[in-house]
Amino acid sequence: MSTAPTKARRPRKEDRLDLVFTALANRTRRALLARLGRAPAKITDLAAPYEMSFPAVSKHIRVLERAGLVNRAVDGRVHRCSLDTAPLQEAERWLAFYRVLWDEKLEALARHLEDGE
Amino acid sequence: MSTAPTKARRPRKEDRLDLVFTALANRTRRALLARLGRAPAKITDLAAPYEMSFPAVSKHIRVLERAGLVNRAVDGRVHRCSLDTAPLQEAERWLAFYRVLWDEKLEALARHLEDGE
DNA sequence: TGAAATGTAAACCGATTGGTTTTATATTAT
DNA sequence: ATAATATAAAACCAATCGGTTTACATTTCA
Repeated sequence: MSTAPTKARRPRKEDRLDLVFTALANRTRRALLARLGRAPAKITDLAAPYEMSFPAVSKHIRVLERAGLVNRAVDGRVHRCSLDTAPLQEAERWLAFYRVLWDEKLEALARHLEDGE
Repeated sequence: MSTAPTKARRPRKEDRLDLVFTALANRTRRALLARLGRAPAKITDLAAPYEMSFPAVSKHIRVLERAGLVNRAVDGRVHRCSLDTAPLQEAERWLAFYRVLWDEKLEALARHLEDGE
């Protein structure tokens, strides 16, 4: 064998959560998702409403792509982006699972405090 | 009037979402939340399981605090941290709202494509 | 009166983020 | 062939992140 294998590793669930929450942690990117929720769009159109430079928006889209939230279909010179909600579901499940769990804990605690002690 | 008023501005909803998603975008911080979900804890105990330095964990907790996810009660020299799930609900609502909306859109699109055209 | 415990603050570091401008590269239209 | 279009890539920048170490301030305990 020659040099380093550079195994194309699929990120673990934890890492994907990092990527998804990171992607969501920016207002511009959330707005891009909202825009893509209405319909797929090419990058020029996505960038048009913003005051920031085109490359800036292009980079935001790459962040969304890395998180698996956006797919890109290249057709000639135009790149058409579309939304993928699957990673959102994953994040949503994480949030819902823990939030509910914790809320139950907190309610139990509150009840316990009410009951005399 | 004297100098700059330094209005103590409550962050807009959008900004708070930034803070919450940013706070969630790190595995250590998610683990800290999980730990606090079991019971409130002082910072020493929170930091104990980690290999990283104490100040590092202390900083993570500050990030959680800034996002409103953790409250701190100082009693003498010990700082007792507890979980606040309210900002999580906000993030969860954001996710659920858009994800459902988008999924409906995508389903409608799929149906449309199936119907002949 | 110390010394130990519990934390923050500050200074530093390399990597990443979010932006810029400039340059390069295909692809399409004239 | 040339020009316009759609995009990436690269080089740069200041700010933030995630971590370190060292130093400091308080509070408790012996």
